[in-house]
Amino acid sequence: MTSRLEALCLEKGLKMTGQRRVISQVLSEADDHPDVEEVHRRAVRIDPRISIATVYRTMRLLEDAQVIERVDLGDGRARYEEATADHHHHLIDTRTGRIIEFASPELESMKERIARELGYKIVGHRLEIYGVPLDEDERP
Amino acid sequence: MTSRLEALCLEKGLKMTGQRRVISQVLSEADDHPDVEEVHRRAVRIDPRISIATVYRTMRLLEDAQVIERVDLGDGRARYEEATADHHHHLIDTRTGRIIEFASPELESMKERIARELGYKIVGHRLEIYGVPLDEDERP
DNA sequence: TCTGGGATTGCGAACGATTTTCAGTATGAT
DNA sequence: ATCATACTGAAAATCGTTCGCAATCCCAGA
Ligand SMILES: [Mn+2]
Ligand SMILES: [Mn+2]
Ligand SMILES: [Zn+2]
Ligand SMILES: [Zn+2]
Repeated sequence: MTSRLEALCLEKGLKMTGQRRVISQVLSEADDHPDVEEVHRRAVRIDPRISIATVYRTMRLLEDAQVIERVDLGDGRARYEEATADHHHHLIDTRTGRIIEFASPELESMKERIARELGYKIVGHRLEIYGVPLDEDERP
Repeated sequence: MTSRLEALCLEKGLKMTGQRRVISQVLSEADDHPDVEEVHRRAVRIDPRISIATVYRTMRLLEDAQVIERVDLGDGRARYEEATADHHHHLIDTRTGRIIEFASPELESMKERIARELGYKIVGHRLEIYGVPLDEDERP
């Protein structure tokens, strides 16, 4: 009954309200990258007395607490996903909007090397690929 | 007297107005990544009768004409640079805001390979690195 | 060189995402 | 159960950007 995110909130000493419980549940159950409106839509289905302002506030709270991560996919709004141990990036199908996750240790170390050569230590980075499906005959 | 961008606009058959001439000059002379407000500030210095709305419109026009490129550095506003033949990315110094450009053919081909393996053809991509200067003793 | 009409401009209003304000409400330590 | 305090809903404010509209400008054609 207690979602993973709810547990994390308690751990951080945050006051556990009904709306935070619901939003935590929604985010724990999500396996996609919902924006704030979508989180609100899903939350309202569980408890209609949740305002969009509270969703905005809670998303920021959880982001600051490093419990969720903001994903910027280029459309104007912020999307979110549960923070996981394994770092990854996104390939966005520009025809369908489908989001494919991928990770590449080689790419990460190449990026580290580039920063070091420029005299910098990485504190954050962002990488997204936008693409369309390959034609049948060019599949690897 | 005729800036590089002005020439490009004429080539594309765009009507050459006073404000477009000034904005083209500002962008041709810029060697950084100004946002719209900054372009407006510089344009007004040359000719005070240029409105911010016209700058917004002209930036979009030039972007659509592929004469300039939009750069999204994560702060809320759009930044721009002259479109060049050579593709590159940005490393942002989070302490000073300084922007360092870099290019990496290896990184580009690795990115192509990843997309192909996922069954996709790349139509666009974005990569930014945020970092802080290395300490003296960890310089390569 | 002069002219007509479509393209362009300046202004302010409208916009969409997000934040803030504020008065009322709920939480959790006591 | 009480109470201080943190949290909430609703609406207003903010920020970057776009739009509507009447006035103005550019330039192909005369
Ligand atoms: Mn993801
Ligand atoms: Mn650049
Ligand atoms: Zn990465
Ligand atoms: Zn690239």
